[in-house]
Amino acid sequence: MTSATERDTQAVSQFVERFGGILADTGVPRMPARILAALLTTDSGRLTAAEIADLLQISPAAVSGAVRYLTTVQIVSREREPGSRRDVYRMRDNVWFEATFRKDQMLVMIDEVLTEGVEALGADTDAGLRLDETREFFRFAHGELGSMLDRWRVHREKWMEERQGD
Amino acid sequence: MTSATERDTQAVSQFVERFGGILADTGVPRMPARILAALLTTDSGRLTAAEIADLLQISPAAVSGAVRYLTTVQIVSREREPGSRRDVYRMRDNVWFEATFRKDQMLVMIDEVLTEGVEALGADTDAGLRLDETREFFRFAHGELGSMLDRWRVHREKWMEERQGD
DNA sequence: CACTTCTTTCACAACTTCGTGAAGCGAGTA
DNA sequence: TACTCGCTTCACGAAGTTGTGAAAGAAGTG
Repeated sequence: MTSATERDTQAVSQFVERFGGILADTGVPRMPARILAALLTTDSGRLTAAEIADLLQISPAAVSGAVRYLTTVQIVSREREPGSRRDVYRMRDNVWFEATFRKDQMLVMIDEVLTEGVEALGADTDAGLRLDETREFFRFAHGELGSMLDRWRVHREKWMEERQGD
Repeated sequence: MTSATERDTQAVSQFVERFGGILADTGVPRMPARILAALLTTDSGRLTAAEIADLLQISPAAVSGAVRYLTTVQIVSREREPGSRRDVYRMRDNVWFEATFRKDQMLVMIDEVLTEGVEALGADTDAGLRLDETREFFRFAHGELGSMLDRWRVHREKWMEERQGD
């Protein structure tokens, strides 16, 4: 029997796999994607390594590798209760913004290589112009993404208030 | 000897490989990425299949597969001169915007699966709230990207005028 | 200083992805 | 209808990923 407050484990697991799968399609490695989806479904936003291994039916080694990925890209942070040997992983705030839009390093590289390209082709050629325009687009996008984070914060605030009101 | 107007083939090729490599790192399959980079360096924005094969040193089969990818994601269009048997591929306008930000279909799927998740967890739980907020973020992002295209068009116009002025 | 508990590292196997060569196919000529 | 030219399809081999089990490592505890 499942009480009213008890979670429908079946349905939650299905959500984890589906959403993890979509994330994987967008380029996130499989295991990190599944772990992220699993963290999303917790009330606390935290899971121990053992819980992750159990939920997703994967080996401790797989957990280890996947959380290393997630921590290096700063999507989850590792914590440990004093006096415990268990690692606890927590979703950081703004994960979605970070994960979907923080491509800073990539944009720098794109800018550099396009600059080389403009020089190689000559700024006065049609091809050179196209590259220059491409570079300008990425610079524009870079700026837009920066201001978008602020707009999201405002939007989120309003949304939370309205949701409260319901 | 290379005349002033002749292209530095070496440098252009290096650019193609570097930029193609960066694109590949962002998730675009290798061959399509290289072809895209090669098209960028042409004055006309057009290349025949044979030219692509020659420039990139790949087999006709590889060209075939890669351009199929590029046409299905609508980044290049295929054309054919009347009375010729050669296919010509042309970069479509706004490729960068399309390629980097048009994730419409993906956003629809994310919205759907997150809606399922909210139901599975219960909108009144902490986890349900997190999923709801996540869904709201993607909806917000979707709207932002739509208006961003307009802003880019305006920005591009201004930029072109200034560039002219130099 | 052993013992327990949990995490990480490592070599390997399974699975995918990707580009090639060869053959096939379609469309325009003679 | 036979010929040619160019694109596409297909099976295969090479290369790269990814998750596993086993063993080592690290950090509390008695």
